[in-house]
Amino acid sequence: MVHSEASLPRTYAPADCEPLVRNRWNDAAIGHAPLPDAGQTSYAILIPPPNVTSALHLGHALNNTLQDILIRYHRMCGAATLWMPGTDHAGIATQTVVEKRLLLSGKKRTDLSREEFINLAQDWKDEYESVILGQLREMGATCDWGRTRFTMDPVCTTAVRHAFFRLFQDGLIDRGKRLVNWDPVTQTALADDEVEMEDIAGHMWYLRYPIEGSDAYVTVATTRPETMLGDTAVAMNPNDPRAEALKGQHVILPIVGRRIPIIEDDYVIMPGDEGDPKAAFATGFLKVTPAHDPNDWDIGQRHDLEAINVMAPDGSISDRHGWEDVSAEAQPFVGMSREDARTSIVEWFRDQDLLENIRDYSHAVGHSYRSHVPIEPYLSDQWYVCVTDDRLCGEALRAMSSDQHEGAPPSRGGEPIAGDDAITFTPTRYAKTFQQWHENLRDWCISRQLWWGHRIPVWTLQTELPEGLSTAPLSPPPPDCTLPMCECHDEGLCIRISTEPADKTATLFACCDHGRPDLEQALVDAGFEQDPDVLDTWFSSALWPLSTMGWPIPDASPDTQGLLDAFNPTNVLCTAREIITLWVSRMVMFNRYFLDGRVPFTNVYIHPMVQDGHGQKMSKSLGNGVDPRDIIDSHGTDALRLVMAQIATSTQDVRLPVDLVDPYSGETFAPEFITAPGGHQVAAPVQKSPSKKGAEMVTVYGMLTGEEPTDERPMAKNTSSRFDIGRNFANKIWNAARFAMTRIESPQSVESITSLRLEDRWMLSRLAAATRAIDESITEYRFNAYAELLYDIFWRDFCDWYLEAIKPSIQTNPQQQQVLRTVLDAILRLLHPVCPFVTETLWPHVQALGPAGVDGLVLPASDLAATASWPTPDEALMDDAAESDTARIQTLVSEIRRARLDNDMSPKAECTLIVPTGLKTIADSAADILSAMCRIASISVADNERPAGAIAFAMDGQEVLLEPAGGIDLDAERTRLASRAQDLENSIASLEGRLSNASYVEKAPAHLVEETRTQLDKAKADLDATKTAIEAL
RNA sequence: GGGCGAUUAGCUCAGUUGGCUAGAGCGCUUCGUUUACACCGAAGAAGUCACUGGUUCGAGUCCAGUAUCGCCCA
Repeated sequence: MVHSEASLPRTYAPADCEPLVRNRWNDAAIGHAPLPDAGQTSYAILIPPPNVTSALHLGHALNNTLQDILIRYHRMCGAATLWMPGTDHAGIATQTVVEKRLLLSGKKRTDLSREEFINLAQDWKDEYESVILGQLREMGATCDWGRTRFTMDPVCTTAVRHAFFRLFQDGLIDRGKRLVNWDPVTQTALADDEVEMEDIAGHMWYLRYPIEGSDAYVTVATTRPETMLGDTAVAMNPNDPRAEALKGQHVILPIVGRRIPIIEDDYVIMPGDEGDPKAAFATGFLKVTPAHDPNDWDIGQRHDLEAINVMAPDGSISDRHGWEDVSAEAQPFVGMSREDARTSIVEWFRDQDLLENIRDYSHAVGHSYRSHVPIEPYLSDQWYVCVTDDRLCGEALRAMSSDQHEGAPPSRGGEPIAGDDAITFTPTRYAKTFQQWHENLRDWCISRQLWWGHRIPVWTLQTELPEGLSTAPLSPPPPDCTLPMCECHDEGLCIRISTEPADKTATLFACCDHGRPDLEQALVDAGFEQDPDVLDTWFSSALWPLSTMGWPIPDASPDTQGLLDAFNPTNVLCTAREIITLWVSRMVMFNRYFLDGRVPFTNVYIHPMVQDGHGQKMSKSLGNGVDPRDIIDSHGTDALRLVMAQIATSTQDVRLPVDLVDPYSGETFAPEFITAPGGHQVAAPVQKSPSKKGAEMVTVYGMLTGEEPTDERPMAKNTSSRFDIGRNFANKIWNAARFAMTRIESPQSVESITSLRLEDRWMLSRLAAATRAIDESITEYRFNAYAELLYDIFWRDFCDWYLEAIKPSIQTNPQQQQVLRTVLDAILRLLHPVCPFVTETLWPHVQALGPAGVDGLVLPASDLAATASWPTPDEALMDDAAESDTARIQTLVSEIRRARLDNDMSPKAECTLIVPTGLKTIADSAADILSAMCRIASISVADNERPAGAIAFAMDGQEVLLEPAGGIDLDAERTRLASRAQDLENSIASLEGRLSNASYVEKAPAHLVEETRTQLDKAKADLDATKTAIEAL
């Protein structure tokens, strides 16, 4: 496997090297986390489990690259590291994609049995789980693959069952009627993010409701007149001048004849209210229909109003789902579709002269993204977790670091417990998001009318109400209860009863703990039926820190044994903003609740979002997504990772302009953009080839809008030229190492650092400083700073300066070879977490050079870069004198180079450098560098005779001359010097201005004033020298 | 409606308790294939730090307001 340096190709070829490297990591099982030894620190990260709905995109690439950087860094630092991998079943999203696929064969979900459908979903999951895990491996993720979890696998299922059981038993699970987003066509509830808002050109209808006991009426404005059948109040703003007179009055609801109160609520917009566009359409009176509008529901809750549901699940008007006071007048409307009911009800109002007006009104209406019909806010029975309970919400607030919590969190009373004051957010501002979310928390609806997910472990039985039993909702059965199963006092069973005295019914709710099929069977035998709904996906995600580590029975499997104790709390959760409320919050609440206050992680790091070049979210429907695999193919994985680290800044979301790959030539080009109907900027469906005249191609957006790729018009992949930087970087590593290795022929151990040449001491000093800065940036999650530091230490310092500086001396200086050997080794280690593939590929070649290390920098040998120890250079390697001397030489070099270029001097022409006495020592010490870098053949000290045709520049306030073999271009030289003089004059003016300001001299710190004076003196001297040179021409 | 952020070179972005003659990469211009690398090297041009006020000896940085854009929550 290890071959000689000479055989390394000139260009780094990621596609050839990466699979080999992956195999080596795999064979060494570097991701596998053994339990930490005594005294060893542990470091753990839980992967935010990707949805199995689709392959990973660049957002995931960012998320996972950052995690892998942290994991690799801490592994190299010697911690026992665990990166727990896995995937999420993503209930509704997966069910939807599976249904879409099913529809291709002309079938609907309901044509299949529940079991058959779940099998199909399982197939989908298997397919995408393997794609996703494959992508993670391709990206170089060193997860603990042997412990890979899936949110619906048996281990996670056990946790879900037990958590639900505990919450149910502890009274933290509730059941009640609430509004859901209902799709009347597919007859399922939808999650909020599955409702698409569409602007509809509709109408505002103005309906008159007569006031009880008077001829007067109030006029309500509504966009949905058909819901008036379920009105239970009319609301007005308490600040409305008419409120006083109407307080306590009632109206008689037309058609129905229901007597409903006029209430006051400041939700109601007053007509003429400036700043709210709706005010222009408002009458000041709002019909309140709690069962059919979410805002009205809230008003209903505040005023204790009845919620009357007047619709069937298919959206038709119905008297069988909660509407009981159906009048004869109302009877004809029963059975109508909601659309017909709207027309008929408006007609009815017109006939009765109760229709005051109709105005055009466009507004946003939620539509089902599946059936595309307007969604219906629909009242139904749902399960809830009482997250507003202090045992959950309060604990989440108390978990926050006190530095980041504004004010004091709600008091628990008593002594603080483990996990209090434990969680820190980075960047800090997201602590506020977390706090505010919990301070305005609402109970969490966890039931979903789906087939794919964890089925709710509750079995119900409706029965006759026994004598004397009257209970609050979900009460425990009385001790002597004779209802079915109530006499069974098994600790794995928990029964709750709700009674409905009006109907003379009692409903039994029985919850079973995990691993009790016997009890489940007994319930079924007793006539109980399991709830058909499944749990919200986030319920299982919330348990991820617990379930992946085997809770509640960690000893059940060797994979999970000891994990909870060793790795929970984990160290950091890396995720995106919107996840704070959806996931972070719930993990904190559950982990604390089930583990005696312990938090699931002590740090939350929020990374930016990847957008396209127009600042739009990358999304499937815009065709602006980039597949990490495409970048890996075109640029290599290290390139992908470096750029991901670079863009992980703490302030901004990042724009990544999306380009196309020309299928004819493979070249990358910026596409033509058009504005899509939704107002988004998208790549035009068909693009012209930049390489082949007249040839065309289809974009991803084109495919979405019906353009079929053909042989004549192939498809163009998305890419981004942003990744070129990364590819170039990896190639530079490759070549620098290749070169360095040819120069390390017979390294000899270094006697003492002080005896080394300047460039060696300088390089070691830079390395020590860079390592320290890198440590700091990783600790602070400043990944972009880490990437920048790597760029500086490796490219600027090591390649541009050190490798060039040692070229003249390295072959005859065995100690310098050892320094090069050591520095190369250390830099590869620093690079490894970001660029693991190229560093691992080079590793065996570098290791073959013999042992690395100098005094103050120990680098033990290691088979793999991935398991090599992180460098810890001694502070003594920091050498200020070497740094400042080198800085002067660097200035000298660039002055000479500039002077040469400005004078059109031939690159090969040699010259003599004439320096003032004060610069002689340093110039001599750098003689071979000056010779190699800027063709200085000899160095002499200036005497009174100034050679004709010499080029001059100022340094340290003195004139330095460059005497070329041939003559110089006088005009060019004059221009150059004049421009330099101008710069200096500007600088002098600015510095003098500062010093002439009395308050500056008085109030600014003395060292700053002193520095300004020094700068001024230097600038003046430089100006004099420059002027002398101009005169000498 | 509430909250959070952004606005710095043609583009993408840094700029850590105020001390800056404002930086990097890409792109652009000029020069260069002296055996590590053209996926390279050298040099250069390029910015009213969104706007208006304020605090300060000093503001890209702090404060207030305005404009535009984005995200989250309702």
